[in-house]
Amino acid sequence: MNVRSEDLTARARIRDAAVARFGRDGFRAPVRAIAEDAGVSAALVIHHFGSKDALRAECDQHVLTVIREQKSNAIAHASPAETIGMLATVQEYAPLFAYLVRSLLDGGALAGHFVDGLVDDASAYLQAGEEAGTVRPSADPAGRARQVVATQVGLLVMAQLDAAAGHGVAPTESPAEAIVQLYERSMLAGLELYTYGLLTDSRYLDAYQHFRQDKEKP
Amino acid sequence: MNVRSEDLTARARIRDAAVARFGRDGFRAPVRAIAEDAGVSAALVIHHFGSKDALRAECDQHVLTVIREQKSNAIAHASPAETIGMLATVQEYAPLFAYLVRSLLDGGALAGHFVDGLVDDASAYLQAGEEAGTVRPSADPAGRARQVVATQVGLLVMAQLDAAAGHGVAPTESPAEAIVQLYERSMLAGLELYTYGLLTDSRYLDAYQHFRQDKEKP
DNA sequence: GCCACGGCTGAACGCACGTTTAGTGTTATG
DNA sequence: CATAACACTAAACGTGCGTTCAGCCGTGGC
Repeated sequence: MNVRSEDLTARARIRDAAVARFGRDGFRAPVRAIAEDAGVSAALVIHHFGSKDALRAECDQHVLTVIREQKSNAIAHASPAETIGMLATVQEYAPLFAYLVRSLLDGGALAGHFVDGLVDDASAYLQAGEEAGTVRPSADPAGRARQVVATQVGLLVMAQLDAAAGHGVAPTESPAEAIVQLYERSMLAGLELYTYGLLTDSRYLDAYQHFRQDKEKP
Repeated sequence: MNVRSEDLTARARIRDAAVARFGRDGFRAPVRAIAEDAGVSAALVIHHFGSKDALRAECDQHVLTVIREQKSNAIAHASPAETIGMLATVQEYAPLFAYLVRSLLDGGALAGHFVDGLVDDASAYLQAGEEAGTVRPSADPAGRARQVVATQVGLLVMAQLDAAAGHGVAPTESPAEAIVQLYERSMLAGLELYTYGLLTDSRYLDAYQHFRQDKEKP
């Protein structure tokens, strides 16, 4: 992504163009458009990858790999302040994220695995945090991990929505921008929520627990 | 939805079939399939609605209307226990939700408005809760509302994913079932999170607030 | 009885798009 | 120099699908 396009092989240029196009327009983007972006013919795309689906599979692989790398970088610096600081670098990888969101929305194979991976990671982090004393214990750790991941996923999707119909602050912002923006606009509230909670007492929680008990033994 | 299909006009039957199909297979579902579901010809679908897009617009309208009605029912009974109990009725409207999720995923016009509506509603509820003393005050009420809605959206999307690639508990569950299931599996953790928070202290929150300050005046 | 009309249909049209084909340089190999 | 191998292309093919066309019922009005 930080290499000039002329330096890349046609194959790589096509792959990058595909990631960008798919991320921006979704997977219905015509092969011909990707080809044009990469400065090649549509036939060459097929020649190199065999089919559009195969091209997409390779994009999946590529995106997953890069993001994994980036994530393992992130866990290296694990102090609160630095983890937060990492967000600034998100901007550079925004096209990858856009692609990822498309994949999520499309419900493709990548999406399922990726979300499962996120949930597993979240589980592990939360468990570690619990042991380190920074995270509260939970009656349902797996559910909590899903909950946390769901918020991430939801923010990504909402960012995509904002980008599609430009009813955000900036009219025709790029999907990439939208992701960064929405994160910035929700980060404070999110941390606040995770720090202090939302409710002042446990009435709702108690009510639900009673509801569950009644349901199991009526 | 609770009327037998023979009793409906062809127009309504087509609309219902379209909602169901679109919800299950996405908006790429062929008009011919919808027509077959409704027991009519493809040409009749166009005859009644003018185009596939117009049909979809009418589905949007229909779904939005029904869900709005249902939601205003829900706010009538506002005690914690009853609000929780309402969830049981979700099952009946699952096809509508499936359609809604598709719309979200597709990034259509409905999606944006719907999410905006959710955020507005959440804002209002949270504000009311705040005044009633059941909800904690926030430094960023709008951001918090988005955060809460993002979690809902994320859960819906994840449910859809689980339904698509049947790697859930039940192998080939319907999308509708998947939504209910995932909600059940995350409700306890969600309430716990909203009641007690996630973190044991405010280190992350403090770090972020410092980060923001540094960014504004470097 | 006849006519107009709206619900309804099967067949055909046309477009968008993935893929195939047949071929043209261009480069490495003997 | 001949030949094979490879990157690459323009044009054609085939298919899926939205939409249009031309016409068939069944019903209500005269």
